[in-house]
Amino acid sequence: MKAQIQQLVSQALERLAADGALPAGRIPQPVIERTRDAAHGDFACNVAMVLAKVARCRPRDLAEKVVAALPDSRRVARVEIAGPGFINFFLAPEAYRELVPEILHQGHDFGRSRIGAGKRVQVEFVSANPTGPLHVGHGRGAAYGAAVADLLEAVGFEVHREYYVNDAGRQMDILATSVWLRYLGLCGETFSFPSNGYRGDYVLDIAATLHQEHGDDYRHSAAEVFADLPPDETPQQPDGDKEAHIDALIERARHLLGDIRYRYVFELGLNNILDDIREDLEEFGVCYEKWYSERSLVESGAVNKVVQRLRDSGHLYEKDGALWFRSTDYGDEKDRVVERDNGQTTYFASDIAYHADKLERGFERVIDVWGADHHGYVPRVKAALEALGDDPARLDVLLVQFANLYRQGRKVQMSTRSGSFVTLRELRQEVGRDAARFFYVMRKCEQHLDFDLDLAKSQSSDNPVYYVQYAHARVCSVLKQGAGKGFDLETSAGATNLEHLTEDHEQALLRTLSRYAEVVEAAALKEEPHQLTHYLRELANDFHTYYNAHQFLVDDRALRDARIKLILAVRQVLRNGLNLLGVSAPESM
RNA sequence: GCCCCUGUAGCUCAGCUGGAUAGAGCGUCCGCCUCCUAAGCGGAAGGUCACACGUUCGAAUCGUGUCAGGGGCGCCA
Repeated sequence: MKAQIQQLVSQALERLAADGALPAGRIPQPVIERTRDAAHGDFACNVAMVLAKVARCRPRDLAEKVVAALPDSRRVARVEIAGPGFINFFLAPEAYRELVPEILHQGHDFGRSRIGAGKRVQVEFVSANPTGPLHVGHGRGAAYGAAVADLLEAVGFEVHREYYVNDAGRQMDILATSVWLRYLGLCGETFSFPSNGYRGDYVLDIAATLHQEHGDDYRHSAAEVFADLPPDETPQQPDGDKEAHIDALIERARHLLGDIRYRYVFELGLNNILDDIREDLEEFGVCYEKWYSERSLVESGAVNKVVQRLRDSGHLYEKDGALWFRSTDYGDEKDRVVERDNGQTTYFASDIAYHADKLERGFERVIDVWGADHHGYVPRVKAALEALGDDPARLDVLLVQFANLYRQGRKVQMSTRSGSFVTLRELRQEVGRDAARFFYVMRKCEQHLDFDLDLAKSQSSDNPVYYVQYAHARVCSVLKQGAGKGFDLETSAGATNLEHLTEDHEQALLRTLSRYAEVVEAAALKEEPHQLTHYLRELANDFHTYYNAHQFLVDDRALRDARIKLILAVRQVLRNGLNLLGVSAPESM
């Protein structure tokens, strides 16, 4: 509808240009916006003020000319000039009414568009290290990334969702070693667990599986395992080096177990945790087209190849036995290591290879959803892409701020160290999937999120999720009631009877419904799902107000038909919107 | 020290590529079920848009600076 107004104004401007009232040449695309105040009509255009200068004409005078040049449209009831030179459009009631059959006809597809048609975009999100279960911080990235992906898909992009699995590298070795040590504990060995090891219960569970299935097969004596190791760093031994200690333990594990057995423990840990993450996300309604393994990148030689490319193009140099990438050439604040002095490529090297691969796969746009703590990482990845001759502008990194949980007005303390962190699974169990998905995307991603657990659980209008879902359930309930009363609820086809929708509440509802497609488009293109949550609340509010003010199941058949069609349209839009956010639309509550 | 984010009603936040009188929810106060779910609705009070300059027809929005809060800065991932 907005686009139609825009076209009318464009035509008027062309006419004026042809008549010489406007300088020929570049005529800007006029900006049409929704009015804030109904007294200003439905849409407003500020083009007269914008062009007043080049037209050498006062804004209001120019507005007169534009209005005079506007082609007729049956959708526009009247046009007014107001304020400093706004051109206000008042739509004909029928322009809104036509929306109802359109919504009912298009159903699930209503609000979708083809703006992104033909463009492929990749969205990588969550990508948490498989060294433990997802926590509430990952949850926000999951809900946000999934919503952005679904929104982009809704406006026509071909979306590819991906989870990058950091299954190579030192952290995974630490996990494997932690599992093995816990296993030794279960075998009856006694020793002090390394301070840098993973001490979560899930490690113990995996160790128990190993013990159950293989008994003492993987057992070595603690004395043998800990012989001649550099001392750990503990409160009792502040002089120790926890990094050196754990690295030595990893080496010892490899040595004592041998490649095959070590690999077995490693895989057991990885697979257990990855399966858990997959299941967790699936239950959260988050699915991927691909789980991309870092190890596959290392093993296929892609990492070495990309390092070689950088070396050949003169972007690398050696210092202190390590290989450095001169990222400062591209605006990074310092150079970065791609290969450590022990010959191992760094996580960063894998990441370069991964991002180069993304661009090679031909995505027009590549979106990374990262935790805000990674923001320092952005310049170096972009630098690497530029050094490789790719266009870094194709990569868009969206940084998601952390989420803080609140219970009874108090911040819930979370820390990995104390082991008291809240997992995503625990959160879902406490507040439910719908509330979690909705709450996570209520704020824009760069905003710190205060997640009120009590509110998310409350079954009242204070809780925006229940409020919106309740509107949906209420429509369903009305229909059930109608059937119970023996009303004929088969609605008429097309725009029949819709002229009976004359109440202010009905007009307001139609107006809100007409905004839906615009909201979806804006939320998608700006990567701001929170716009949709706000919209859904407004729509639900309009509906609840209408519900309280008017009876739908009236005796007048034509009026009843019109009202039922309207609330069916409301239900459809609520459903479509909730669906894009991964929130269910219950039939009853 | 450097970098990123944020400062709008008592609280939590919207405010679209600058636009008309600054918006919601919660909380507070006052009302509304003989009626399709009161898990709902209506009304009232509540603001120096952190502060100062600048850009222009016009600034909460853009620019610069100041102040305040949060986060990040490793041959870790």
